Amino acid sequence: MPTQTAAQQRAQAQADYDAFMAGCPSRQLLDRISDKWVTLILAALGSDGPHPVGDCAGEPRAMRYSELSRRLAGVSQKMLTQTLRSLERDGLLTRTVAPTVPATVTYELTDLGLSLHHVIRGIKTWAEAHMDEVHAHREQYDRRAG
Amino acid sequence: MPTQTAAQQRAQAQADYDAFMAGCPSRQLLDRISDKWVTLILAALGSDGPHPVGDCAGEPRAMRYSELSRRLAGVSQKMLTQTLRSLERDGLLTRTVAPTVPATVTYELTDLGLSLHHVIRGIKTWAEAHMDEVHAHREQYDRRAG
DNA sequence: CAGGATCCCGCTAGATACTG
DNA sequence: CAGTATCTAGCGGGATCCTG
Repeated sequence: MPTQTAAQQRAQAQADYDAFMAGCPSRQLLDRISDKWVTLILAALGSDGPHPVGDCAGEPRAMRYSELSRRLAGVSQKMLTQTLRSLERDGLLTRTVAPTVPATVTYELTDLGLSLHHVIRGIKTWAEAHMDEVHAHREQYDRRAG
Repeated sequence: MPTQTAAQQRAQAQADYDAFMAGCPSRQLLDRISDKWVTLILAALGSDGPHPVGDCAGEPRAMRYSELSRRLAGVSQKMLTQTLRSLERDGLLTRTVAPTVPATVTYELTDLGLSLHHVIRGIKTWAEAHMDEVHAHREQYDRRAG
């Protein structure tokens, strides 16, 4: 099977690369905030909301599961739960269960999560400052060759 | 078909939400930098490289296609080309073709791209400062319930 | 050397139904 | 109310082959 050996060489190279990548802190964080729902949850709990419309600036507040699912209208329960779990695991937020009759669960950002939220605000700031410029470039590019 | 109407209600709600989301600058940018290769290309052209190992701090430099594909070891030609195109379209980098016999193409960040790169540096900074803390939380979390 | 075109697989997000 | 479990379809991305 001479056709395999060459492919295996490449596979090995990629494995090495991937191994390195796995250890890169920047990539790990990037993978984290790449997630659509991660950023939205962080934004919601950091209380600038996914909807700049209302734009309620204030302190981070605790929210209940159902509150979050209403706020992030598009999310499925599965993804919401899954994302919240992973954020809790990373120490970015806390999950508090109140032993009431119908269980009451609240989520709140930790200091770590709050600091990450600030980074995301930085992204938001850049976006609001430069995205229209990006759009202008796009239109120009598209006019030249559809 | 009464089973459809309820589903359609939900579909409409989501459509509205998606429409809103599509217009949100923050989300647009997030979608952009969410892309694994986008950030790596920006990092490579911003010359802090995907590999903090060498860690060559300096000015942004132009790179050739083949140079990039070597630098980002794991990328496929398809994704590299595709990503470069989209970045060019967004006005984040320039593509320059030198009419030599075997075509020579170089890519370089624009001012806009460079400023975005700085945002990404911010992410990197946070990552290097806090990712070990995140890992600590993970291990702790996993020990309590595998 | 730089990139276009195609095929195709894996993974993930979503829908649905059930539970403490 | 706040989840868990399962099943499935869609598509992002890789491999491969081909061109100017």
